[in-house]
Amino acid sequence: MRRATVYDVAEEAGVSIATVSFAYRHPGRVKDTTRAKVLSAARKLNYVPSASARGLARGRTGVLGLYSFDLLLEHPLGQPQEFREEDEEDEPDLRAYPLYVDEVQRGFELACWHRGQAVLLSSATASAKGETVTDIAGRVDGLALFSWSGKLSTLESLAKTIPIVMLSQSGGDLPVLYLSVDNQTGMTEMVDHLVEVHGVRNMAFVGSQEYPEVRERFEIMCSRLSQRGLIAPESAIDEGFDSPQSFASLQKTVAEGRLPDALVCANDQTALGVLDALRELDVKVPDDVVVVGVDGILAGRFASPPLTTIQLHMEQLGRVAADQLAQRDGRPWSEPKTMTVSARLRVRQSCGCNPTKQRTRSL
Amino acid sequence: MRRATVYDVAEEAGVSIATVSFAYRHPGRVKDTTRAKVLSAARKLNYVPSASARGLARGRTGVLGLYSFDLLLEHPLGQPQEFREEDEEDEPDLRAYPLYVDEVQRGFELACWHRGQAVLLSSATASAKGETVTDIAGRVDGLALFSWSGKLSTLESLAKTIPIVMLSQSGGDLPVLYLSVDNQTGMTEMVDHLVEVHGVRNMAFVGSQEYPEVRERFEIMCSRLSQRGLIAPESAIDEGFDSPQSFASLQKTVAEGRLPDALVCANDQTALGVLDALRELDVKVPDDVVVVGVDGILAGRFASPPLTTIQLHMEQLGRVAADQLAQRDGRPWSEPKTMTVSARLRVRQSCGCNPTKQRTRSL
DNA sequence: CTGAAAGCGCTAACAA
DNA sequence: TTGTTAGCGCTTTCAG
Repeated sequence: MRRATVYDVAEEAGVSIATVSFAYRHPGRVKDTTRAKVLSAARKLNYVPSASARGLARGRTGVLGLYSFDLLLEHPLGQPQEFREEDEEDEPDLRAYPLYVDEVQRGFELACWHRGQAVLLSSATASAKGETVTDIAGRVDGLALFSWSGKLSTLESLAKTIPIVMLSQSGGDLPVLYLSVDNQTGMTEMVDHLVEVHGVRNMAFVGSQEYPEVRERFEIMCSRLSQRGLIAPESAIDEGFDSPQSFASLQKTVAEGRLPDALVCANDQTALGVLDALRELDVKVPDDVVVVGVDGILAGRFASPPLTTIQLHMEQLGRVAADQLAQRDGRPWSEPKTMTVSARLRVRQSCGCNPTKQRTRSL
Repeated sequence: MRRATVYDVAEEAGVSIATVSFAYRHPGRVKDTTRAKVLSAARKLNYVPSASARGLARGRTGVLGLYSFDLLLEHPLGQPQEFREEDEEDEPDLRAYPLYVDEVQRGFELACWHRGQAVLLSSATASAKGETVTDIAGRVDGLALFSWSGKLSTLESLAKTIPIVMLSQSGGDLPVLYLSVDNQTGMTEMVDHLVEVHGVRNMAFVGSQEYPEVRERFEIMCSRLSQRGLIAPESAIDEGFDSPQSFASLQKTVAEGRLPDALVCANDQTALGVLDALRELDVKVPDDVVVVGVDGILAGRFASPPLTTIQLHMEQLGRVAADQLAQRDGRPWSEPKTMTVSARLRVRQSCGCNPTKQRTRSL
């Protein structure tokens, strides 16, 4: 049976299609009895209004979009469709989920739902790298993007069509909202804490320099160090520590006895990798060397030792993105705009602190 | 500046609108040079095809939807728009996120993304309880629903319009796919484990009987107990343990010295509540009483003691839902269908077992 | 308060 | 290989 349309409902109710539409969209402008007739006809025919048609007529979809990259997609998916029976012992990997992207997404969703708005989620896939973004852009009134690795021209086009938020991107000159985290405050607090509380003098930075965000953190660290009259490292240890073999240079450093006082990692995932590597090399954290991260992902909290980190308020980031997009109501920004979300030091034990923990609950 | 349309692109490229459409949708049926002309015109005009128009013309949106209830929405949202500075000590609440819903959602997303399909997320809100579901149904080619508390008639209408998956609902007679977890196997394994390994004779069940899924688990437990020649409890302890005051009856039980050997909880969240309550009453787990749950949420893994549970493969659930919906390609099911996803016992320490844990990594 | 009618931007026969 | 054209289902002036 064909899906019921306004025409069917109008006929069943004995009114015009305009009245059917009004009954839903402008209830005040229709007599109550008429409205009742319409609604009852609709129910009888299982009428479900087509959002496509409405969107077309109104020039607005009422949906906000969030576009991710596929980092998170590839790894945990494993064998895509098939179900792999897990060992009893093999707990799901905290390092795969939830990550900071998931928290941003959650904030985005919460903000939209609170407004009664739907969220469209999409993701670049390894095959169609960034191709699908235009497709999703055509479906929404506003779009938030995680780090963009596709063509700049694609982005430019989109930015002229709908409002775009670039997440975790500290700035640029496209007419979009660059929404990032306050690396400045966070990294500064971290350096100060390590220097003042733990007497760190010799601070190294670990992180893949490929990402602008990572480079920014490194630079902030160096400049704060200089400000305090300490020597900043010439360069970062350029490793992401996402693969087991990436700890070669660290191994070398240890072997040569040039381990610094502290290893500041560009993010928690890197820090966890470093923690693993150090354990294998029999280096004690925090006794032999201090290790800290940035992000505040869950896995860091349960690492051993629990990871001192800069807690980014990712959920807040997602929420702001959604709220800002909603405000634009489909109108693209006409010039670059920048906003920042706070980040604060969260002291746990990998820096040498020993926060007292009294558990009053089982968690 | 108005958004560019097929007409604009066609004019710019000196072709007809059909050719523009073909250039995108049926690249093979257009001469390469023509296609190039079209694409270049499109780029020049920042053309972003309207999904509304396409959806209308095709009678299909290409999007799959997932509709949640607002349980997860209300609590963690707190003061909606405002940002509340958290105490240093105040870590995000593991009991609020991630929960099993989040894992299902993740599976749903992964399956869709893998197929290059977008996902539309929406949620009932306290104000518009289940009203919005029809709206979202009009936007998608298939919809998965978490436990439905709205009007049955609404659901019936939807089920005649698009394919619907009911998640965690063990069966019914609507023409939808009821997709649930294999409670039978899981609960049976649990009962057997407690009886055989821990010598439990006197087993109680805790959980709010309001939910069908919970009642089902209780019944399975009872019948397995009977099968084994043990006495099944007459009734469950009908508490959700989501509010602090809900432990009154448990308190009474303890006071009267009628604590059973084991408290089997309808889900992990309840179990965590029970753990808290017992701690307050100074009852030791697992020494004085065994406590187990169902779900396998993250919080249970980090509870103290770590919670023995039935691990539901929620991600798998979401994945199957998405795959099944995609297969239907917009055609509703014509009769009820049922599928089940596996669930297995995950032994940790709250049952009295003491799984050896050797950490080779920091996590 | 209700109806007639003109699009909204795109797809897919069908023709050429 | 490309163009013409008739919808897809809904919203929204503008008349009545």
